[in-house]
Amino acid sequence: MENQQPPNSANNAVGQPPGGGATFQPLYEQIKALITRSLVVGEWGPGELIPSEFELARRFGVSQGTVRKAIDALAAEFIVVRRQGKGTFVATHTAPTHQYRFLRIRADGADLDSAKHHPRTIFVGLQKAKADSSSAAKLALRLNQSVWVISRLLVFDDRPLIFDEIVLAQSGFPNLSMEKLVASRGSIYSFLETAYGTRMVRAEESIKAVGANKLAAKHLGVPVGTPLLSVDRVAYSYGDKPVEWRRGLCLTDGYSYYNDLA
Amino acid sequence: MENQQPPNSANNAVGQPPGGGATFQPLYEQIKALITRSLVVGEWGPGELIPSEFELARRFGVSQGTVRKAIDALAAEFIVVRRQGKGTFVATHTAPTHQYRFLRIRADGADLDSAKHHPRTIFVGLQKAKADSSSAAKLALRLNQSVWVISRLLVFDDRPLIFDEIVLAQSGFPNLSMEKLVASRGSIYSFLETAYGTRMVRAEESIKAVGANKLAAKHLGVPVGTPLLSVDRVAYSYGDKPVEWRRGLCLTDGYSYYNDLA
DNA sequence: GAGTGGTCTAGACCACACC
DNA sequence: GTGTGGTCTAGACCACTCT
Repeated sequence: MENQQPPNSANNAVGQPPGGGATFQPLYEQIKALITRSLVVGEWGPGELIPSEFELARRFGVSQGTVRKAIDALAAEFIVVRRQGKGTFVATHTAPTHQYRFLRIRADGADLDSAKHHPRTIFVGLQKAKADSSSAAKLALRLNQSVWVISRLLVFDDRPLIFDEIVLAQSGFPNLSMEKLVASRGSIYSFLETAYGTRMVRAEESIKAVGANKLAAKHLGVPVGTPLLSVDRVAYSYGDKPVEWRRGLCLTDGYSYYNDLA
Repeated sequence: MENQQPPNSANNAVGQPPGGGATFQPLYEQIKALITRSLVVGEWGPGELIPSEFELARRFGVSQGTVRKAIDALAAEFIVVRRQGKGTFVATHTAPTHQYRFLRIRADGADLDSAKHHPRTIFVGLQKAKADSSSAAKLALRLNQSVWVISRLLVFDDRPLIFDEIVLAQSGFPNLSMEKLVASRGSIYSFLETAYGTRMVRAEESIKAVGANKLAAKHLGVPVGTPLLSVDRVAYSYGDKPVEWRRGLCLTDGYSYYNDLA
């Protein structure tokens, strides 16, 4: 073979080889960052096929094994999905199995894998509002910046169980309307992905037990003061950018919030 | 080098090389199972150093890279912990940072990493009981099998926040006593590890919002009916063996249950 | 310096999907 | 068959820890 390059040779598309810099960062981390960057700028959209490992290896001037490690890391975070024999795809919320990936509420008897009949969504309202200190902090916005507030009800087996209020910056999601939401017929995240190209990659939740307020009591059909789960969520897109803040009030009668601790 | 072996040669301590069997299982999965087996039988106890990657590779007749992949998987499940330059250790709950690894309750303002001041434990009671249908199902016991029921209070910043009732099979944990529990001065899991060699590797929780019953109200110092988190947990040891079932009733006033969704 | 985990490469072959 | 991801090996060198 001609033009054989020694390992870690200088014709490297990425930064310092290991040991070369003051702050050591493995090559595969750099490759991962480069691939993430391509995802951020939209070189490959949700659901699309990304180049093969060998092709990326050629592009970045590293070995296939190194690209592999980078993609392994991305796959572990569900940012991409590998499919043997087919290729590696940008992950998406539109697939039925992943539409409610972040939803941890299940019927008590239900097997965690099968029988997860998805909820039905009823949109209650869409309002323009100004970010208060709380939502500004959680979404990294300026105070009084324009936001959308979406109210909706999640109905499981014909029982309204969750009343959600969802906050999004208007700047990131222009021309939102009740019609579009209703027409989307699926999860919010699936809609944001197809309509705006924004994909949520992870979320943080913090949960409290509260008594139902008047609004929630009305929507959920229970007396004021009924114990509910209050689930606060901040959802992040690529690069840990906070995009959505929501608070769900959830009736846990016959249903529970499931969590795996590892 | 003499005695060089071709790749995938027959002198293989483990089963079929890839492609050899009807149901394909990667070599590193088999190695992982072998290492897990050694953990189950106690060849290396919690906190102990396991043999180096090269040594295990020699023992199992595979390459170091394959052992590495097996250990990677175990490390991802926090079953072992790698420490560069030192070796790989069996994970433990005794280290201060890991003592309350499964505890997801944090003060509201608290940084998730720092400032996680640990709770103080007050043991309330230890009773002998018979497994009812619920605990028998969750712990894979026979009905009426003898169990321990431990009651305790977790105190955060001088405020009692969690009232736990913990169920363990007596067969697995003989000669338990209030004195030993009180003397252990730490988390239950840390105690079970040092006293019985049983290590919890993962847990499943299911959470509801409930009103405080009389017992919980008394211990937590709140009115009956106060909204509380009811956190059910089944904890598993090596090989997905269910070992502990508990129900915690938790006051979420200034504190929340945190969860990362990925 | 010796030993351990961590990274990177190169090449072989297997499993799977699509043509 | 061709191309993709998946597994396995072998060897080199780096980073870290302890002696």
